Amino acid sequence: MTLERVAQAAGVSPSTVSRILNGTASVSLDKRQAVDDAIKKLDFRPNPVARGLAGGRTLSIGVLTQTISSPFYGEALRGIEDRLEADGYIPIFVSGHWHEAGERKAFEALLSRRVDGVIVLAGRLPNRALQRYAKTLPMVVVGRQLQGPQLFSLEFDNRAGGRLATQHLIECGHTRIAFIAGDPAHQDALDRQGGYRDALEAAGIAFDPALVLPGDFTESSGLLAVGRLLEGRVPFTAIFAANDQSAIGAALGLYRKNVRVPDDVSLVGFDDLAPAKFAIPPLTTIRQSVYEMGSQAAAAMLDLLRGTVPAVELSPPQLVPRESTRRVMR
Amino acid sequence: MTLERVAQAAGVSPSTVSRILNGTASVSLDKRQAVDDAIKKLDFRPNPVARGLAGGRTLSIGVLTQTISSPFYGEALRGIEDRLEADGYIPIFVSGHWHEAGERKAFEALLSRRVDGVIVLAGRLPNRALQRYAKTLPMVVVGRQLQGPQLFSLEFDNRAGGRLATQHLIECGHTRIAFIAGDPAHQDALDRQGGYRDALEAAGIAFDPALVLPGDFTESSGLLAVGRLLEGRVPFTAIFAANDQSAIGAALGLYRKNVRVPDDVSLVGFDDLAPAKFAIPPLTTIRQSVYEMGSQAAAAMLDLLRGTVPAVELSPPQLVPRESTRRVMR
DNA sequence: AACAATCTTGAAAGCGCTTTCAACAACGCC
DNA sequence: GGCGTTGTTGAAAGCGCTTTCAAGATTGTT
Repeated sequence: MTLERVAQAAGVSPSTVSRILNGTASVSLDKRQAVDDAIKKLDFRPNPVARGLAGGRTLSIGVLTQTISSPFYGEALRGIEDRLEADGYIPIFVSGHWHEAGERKAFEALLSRRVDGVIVLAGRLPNRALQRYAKTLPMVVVGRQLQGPQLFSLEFDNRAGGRLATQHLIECGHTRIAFIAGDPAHQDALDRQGGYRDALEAAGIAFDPALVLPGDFTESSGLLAVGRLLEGRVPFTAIFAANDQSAIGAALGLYRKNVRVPDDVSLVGFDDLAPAKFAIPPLTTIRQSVYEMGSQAAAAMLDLLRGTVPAVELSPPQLVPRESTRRVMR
Repeated sequence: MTLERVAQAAGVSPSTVSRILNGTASVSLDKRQAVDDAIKKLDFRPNPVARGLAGGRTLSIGVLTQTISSPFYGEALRGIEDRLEADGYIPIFVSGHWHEAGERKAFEALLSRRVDGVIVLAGRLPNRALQRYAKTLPMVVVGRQLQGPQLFSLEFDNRAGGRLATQHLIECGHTRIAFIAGDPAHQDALDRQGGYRDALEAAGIAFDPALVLPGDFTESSGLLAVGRLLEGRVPFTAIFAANDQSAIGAALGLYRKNVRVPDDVSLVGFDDLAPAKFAIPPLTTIRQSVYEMGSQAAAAMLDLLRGTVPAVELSPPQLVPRESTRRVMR
């Protein structure tokens, strides 16, 4: 079924059909009617490949992620998919596998597929490179501060989130609060740590570098961090982990050493991904709707494509109190 | 950069360049050399969109999943992506959102994108529909028993897996073993349950219907099932859950009622997804490499595309003993 | 040495759509 | 009524590639 056949059936020229399909020009009512009928009768759907070749638009948006299988990214991808689908676009997901070369390659693959735009989820690509790419096609990047004409960046207030988590612990009476850091290559990680320090300072609690442990957002790193913490002689009664995954690793580390959560140590995560809810005990965490992040990023892309300035914003971080934190008893 | 420019630069006709690119015909060594040089110098990469229009192939494979964000599917998608990438294909993921209409729509979207083939991960689409689609383009479906010329189905021995899990519990001395079922719409779920009954029977343990609880593969359903189990008066010392997610929900249910795992009750899951390793306690489970499942499905698709009969197979299920099961003490 | 069979190559015709370009019609104005 | 506008339409030229088709060039055969 081709556009030409539809044109024949409706007794008009192919150009007219195309115009109706795209709303590119005004068409008289009777022809429009005839064409609409023909389309319906013949069950015609335009071939996106041909459209892509002729019009230069493919109705597809590239999405650059790190690992498709991570719970964090999965949730974001779902948000993107849902929002894009509503406008007839389709996302094409590619993974950068956590290193620059992989990302660059993935990006090139998207480019060669002639996607209409790219959504970048964090990643290791230098800002410079992103800005260069943005000259070629519209781009929205989440989790970075970037400026540009065809470039929109979507940010979540990680710092406020970090503050929130730490404050909660402080309000529970904790003063010796450890922090398990995230991957330092991610601005998110740095911001969350910044929030941690903000809250400490605001409460007049001296910052103790011995209480911050390196990590990389994985469960293993949380496990490791707790091991190190327990071995060291620094006392602590609470842990704030830079994300849920490392918090869950930390929980396992505590369990292994018979340290009870929350009786002996309180634990707070970050992200509020699905597993947090079913952790043992259910994890107190900072909610950032990753799904929303995805759908907003998609919305911004759609705006960019339309030529309007995106006006989307993320909802602020929120504390989700569950059972891994408790007031200290003395 | 177009093929034509390359042809000019190399002093040959576009046809020749195309032939070299596709290996469609033999070309003399000197021209091949000249073209290769020109390609390198001009950094030419063929436009897949144009290729798709002209040749009818898009070098893209549709992947129909249920939820992109589920840990189970995420892992499989990664396997698919990795394998496909090696051959220059790109996967296009679409979600069916767990209902037939959604799947059908998603499938249509893939078709209209002119993908070269489709990989179907489980789903609710009736076999009949899948077989019809398979007449149009090559298809591999995982988790179903289907026959056809352009159709390949990849199966994992879920029944053996169920047997393995149950046997392990029996060897630990358990005789009152509850089963938390999976979504009955999935053959996987049924097979796992079949394995459970096989093992019971082989050990001469009477099957007690009161010990099997409905479930749907989610954490919540595991939680619910345990609640019901504990409320009922049927005694039990072990639980086999149809997948890790429901096992993790079950663990939370037990924790809430102060039933200790594995001291009071042993617990076994199925899948061995990442979270199982970091559950509290780490979950004994049946390993089925979902990643491998994805990559094998992709390999099968590549075979189909090549016109050869796929000869891929999945490795057998394996027990991964961790800390959620223990020998009963009497 | 003559002829058939096989290779290598380029010209040209699409693939299904979008988009100028120009023609023509209908409209409003002085 | 003549003229400039605006609106509606179709013809035709691509978009960048693949793929016949047929012509030469080369090889092998007897």
